[in-house]
Amino acid sequence: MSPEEIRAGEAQVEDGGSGRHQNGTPKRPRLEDVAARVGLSTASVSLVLRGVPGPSERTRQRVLKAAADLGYQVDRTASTLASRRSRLLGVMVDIHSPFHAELVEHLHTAAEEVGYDLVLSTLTRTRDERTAVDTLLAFRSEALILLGPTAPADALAVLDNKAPVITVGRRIADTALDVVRTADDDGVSQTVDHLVGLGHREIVYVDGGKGVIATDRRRGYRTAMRRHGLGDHIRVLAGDNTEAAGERAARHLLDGGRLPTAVVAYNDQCAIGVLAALARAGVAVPGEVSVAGYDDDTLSRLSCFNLTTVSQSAREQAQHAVTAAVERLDQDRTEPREVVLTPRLVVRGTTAGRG
Amino acid sequence: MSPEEIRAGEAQVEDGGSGRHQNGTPKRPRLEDVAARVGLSTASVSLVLRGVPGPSERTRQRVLKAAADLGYQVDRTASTLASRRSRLLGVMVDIHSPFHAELVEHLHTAAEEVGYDLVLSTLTRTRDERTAVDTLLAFRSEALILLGPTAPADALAVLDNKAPVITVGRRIADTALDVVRTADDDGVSQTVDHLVGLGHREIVYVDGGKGVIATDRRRGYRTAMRRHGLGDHIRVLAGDNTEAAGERAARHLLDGGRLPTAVVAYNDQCAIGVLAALARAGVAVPGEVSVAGYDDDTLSRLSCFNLTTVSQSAREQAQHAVTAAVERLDQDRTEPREVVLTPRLVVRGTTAGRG
DNA sequence: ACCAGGACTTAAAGCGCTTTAAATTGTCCT
DNA sequence: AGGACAATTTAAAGCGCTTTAAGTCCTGGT
Repeated sequence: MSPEEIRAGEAQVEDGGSGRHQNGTPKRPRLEDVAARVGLSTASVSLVLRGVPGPSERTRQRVLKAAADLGYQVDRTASTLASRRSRLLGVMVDIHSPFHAELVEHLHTAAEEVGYDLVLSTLTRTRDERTAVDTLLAFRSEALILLGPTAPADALAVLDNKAPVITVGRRIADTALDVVRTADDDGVSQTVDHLVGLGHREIVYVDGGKGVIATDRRRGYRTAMRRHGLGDHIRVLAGDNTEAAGERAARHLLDGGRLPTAVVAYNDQCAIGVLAALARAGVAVPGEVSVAGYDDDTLSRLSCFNLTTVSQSAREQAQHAVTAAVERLDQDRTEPREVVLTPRLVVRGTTAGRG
Repeated sequence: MSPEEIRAGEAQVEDGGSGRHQNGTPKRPRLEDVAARVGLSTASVSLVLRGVPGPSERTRQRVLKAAADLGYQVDRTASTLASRRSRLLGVMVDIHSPFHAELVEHLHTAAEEVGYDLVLSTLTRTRDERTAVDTLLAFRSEALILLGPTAPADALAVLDNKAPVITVGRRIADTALDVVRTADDDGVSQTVDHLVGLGHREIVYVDGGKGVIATDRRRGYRTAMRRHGLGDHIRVLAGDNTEAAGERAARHLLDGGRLPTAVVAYNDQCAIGVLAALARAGVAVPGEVSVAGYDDDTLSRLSCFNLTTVSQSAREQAQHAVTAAVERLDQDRTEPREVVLTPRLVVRGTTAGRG
């Protein structure tokens, strides 16, 4: 490929010098360069480029043309500084979570609709919540949308002092923060209802550990069982959010001799562990045992699992989170708000009636 | 929780007014506030906070203390503008890809080591590469690290004119760009070698479509088969990067009557589709048929799949990408560089000898 | 005493943009 | 022709920081 081809679509830069930095990267055009090109002030150019009414149609056209010719692109850092607004929502995500991925996707579209941009900061093994949030703040995020934060409530409250915090997917008791989440207990309840409706009575629950979410889901199981008069059948096996935990729990059941007719797991990963262990033991699902998970992970949808699970409606949660942020920022709401969405049971192939 | 508790650890702001914006968020302290508190100039404070040698030990301590008391945090946006350096590497990722997630994780640590920060911009269904890259540029990223970009080579070349572009995971012929990738053909070759070593001869390949990567992997299969004198057994089934494609391919084989003894799939997802279809048909893996994938996805590691696959060494790729960027930015390298890493076969439970 | 030189510190000039108040131009009446 | 008023355009003052040149203050040497 010739140099000419590489430059295709590129505009020539018109300045005295080479227009390049030492490292060979061309100096990016500034508002001033565009202004000079059309013989106007930077103020006018700024107005046109931001779509502010005022400039005449003729000016508008000329500026737009010049900007395009020069390949001008606004410098966010400068405009943030000047306007005292970044119009940026900081989002903390766990980049390994498929559910967060979905949330981010919807956050993007929701934010765009209200004229905000997103800046992402991710958690990794070596990057804790503190670091992630600091980065967000360093970029001058106007609000912080935290996906499933594990920080204690008071730490989040302190943070809220720097910028409105919107917590997504986790319950926080007695807080002044905005919270968007689904009713985890309700989700598990729905699952139990579904199973009972299919004729199941011996329904075991594989627990998710000691987090807030795990507590809620466990409660949902207990409550639903009692409601159906199955209090005596309540049985909670220790577990956590991993596939390994599911396997362990299932093996425990298998070793115990008599299998329940249904297993409800804390989340999809855990449920998949259960599934794997049962499969290895030659137990038919859902023929002999029904299995259900929680989260509607990408995993659960794979046709090879086809897991009955509970969907957390990422789209709505994202939308509510952005709305909450905007209300805080542009409509000076100061009262905290908690949005609790109803999760939706997704019945797939791992649950069936007692034939 | 009382208001006092919420404020725990928070410093009182000392300015004339309320120190709060209309929306109730406190005004963030500036360098000037810190300076005023210790009776120094902003210049000195700036020096201390950046760890530049010069200020006396006593000054250093006092500034640090004051900054901590005030909860001062540097405003990136302002320092970028002032220093004309953002020390930011822009990274374009597909947030749904587990492999990208891993790359990002390692990019973070690699960047941190050389004093750079990352800004992520993600691809979604409604957010194309162009948009993602523009965002990166708007933040003034000094270099662009693009993970598996699909844009044509010339578009990337144009982009390289604005900031050094480092492409990760994809081959680009005859380019002036930096490229970091693994030898995809080699990876598949290794898989074939492994299978042949186990005694397999009828090895089918499920294709990945028409991308550059797919082409390379397919070639790897063909080459390896010929090398082993198995040219007559070469058989490529249409497919793509989805589980569904794997299932289709497997069903095709099942319908065809005679099964091969091994199936190599374009990637892990596709391989899992194959696995699922075989399982449903009651074909034992690896007893009757061996299956291998590519990518060493999180999926493939799940013990319920335990898939033999090829690892792309995310860590090294990330490290090389950052190094390439830094060389361009700080050591004015101008010659393009291509780093081709050797992928590593990860033998798990889905491949076995012909018993 | 006096000054060179080192150790600190700081004034001031931006960075690239937004924004406000003021200036300029054009239009339409009387 | 003169002026009022609306439509455009722009000068200039920052935003919060970095950076460079220029101080200021001590030392110690002579």
